[in-house]
Amino acid sequence: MSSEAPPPGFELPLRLLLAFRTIIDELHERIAREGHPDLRPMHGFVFQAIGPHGTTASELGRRLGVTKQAAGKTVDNLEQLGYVERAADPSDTRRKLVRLTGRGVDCLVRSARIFDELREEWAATLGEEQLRQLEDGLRRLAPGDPFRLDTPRWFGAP
Amino acid sequence: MSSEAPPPGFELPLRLLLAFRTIIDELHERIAREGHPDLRPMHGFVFQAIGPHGTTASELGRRLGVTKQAAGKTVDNLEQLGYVERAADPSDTRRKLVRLTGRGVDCLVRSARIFDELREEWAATLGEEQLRQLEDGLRRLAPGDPFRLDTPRWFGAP
DNA sequence: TAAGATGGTCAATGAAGTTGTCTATATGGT
DNA sequence: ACCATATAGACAACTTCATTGACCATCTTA
Repeated sequence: MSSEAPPPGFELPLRLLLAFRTIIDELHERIAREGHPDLRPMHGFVFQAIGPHGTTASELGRRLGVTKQAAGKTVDNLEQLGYVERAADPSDTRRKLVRLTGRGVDCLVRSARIFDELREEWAATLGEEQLRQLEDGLRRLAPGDPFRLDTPRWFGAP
Repeated sequence: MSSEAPPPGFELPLRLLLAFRTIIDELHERIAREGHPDLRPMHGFVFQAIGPHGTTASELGRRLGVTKQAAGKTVDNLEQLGYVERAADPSDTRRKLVRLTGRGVDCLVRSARIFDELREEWAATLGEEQLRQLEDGLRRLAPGDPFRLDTPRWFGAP
């Protein structure tokens, strides 16, 4: 019957952020131990934006909400770290396809597994039923595609 | 009873971030209409780190997880926007107290009210009971102080 | 085939953080 | 009381990452 006074409105957003941060920190701690110590929170978004079939720097910039020049520099970095590679596109010689390397794919596979493991641990903490209700509530509060790839830029936005 | 397969593990963190972002974007849209169009998501954390009694640039840097120089520049910006002011500290002439101005306090008051309004709207969407369960689940998943003031730095961290 | 749109790169700029250095002032041990 | 040490704040140089602007090569289309 909710006879208690509701908590202040600012608690929910802070808890949402804290929970997200807790999960992402745990992911990166584990994936670092599995051979990927150079990855940063935003790299997962970049990998997703590149996608399994590869893309171009310009398109990547559009997906991430940055200029093509900024996207090109990000690709330069990830290329140096060995996560992506550039290849010529025979069907359009202007384009250079950016694709995940084997190391990049390995990283995505490990991330997916670790996320599933983490979800099992949350299910063990909350119970599967309450975890599903939590996910369900979030879907109703924030519907739509959860992949908002311009997020890295968003937080520090001017 | 949960006969469906569970969603992939990466959905929950993305939904957490999307929900947080949705709320913060809505807050800033409303507070901009109420006379504070220059505020950015990270400013709320800075205001909280300054606190009601004021603080110094060095202490602010420690709370935000940045150097005192960076904190000093942030204070410069907020001072120009009229949200904070510097005052001498009689008990320690080295220190310069950074305090919220009337405009800064106005901003905090409006934020708190808007957050409460937003929570009422979520309660209308989910029902008060399910919203409380969601908040409760988050408290169990991510316990501790929700004010992690080094968050602005965290996301883009190297 | 010529005009416009698009992809990639180079260069200059700006914002925000860092390290390093400096002076002034507190503080605490002898 | 004194001196060594720690701290506050400011200034400067550098790094990083994004931006805008310009440029050329290439694709698309009227």
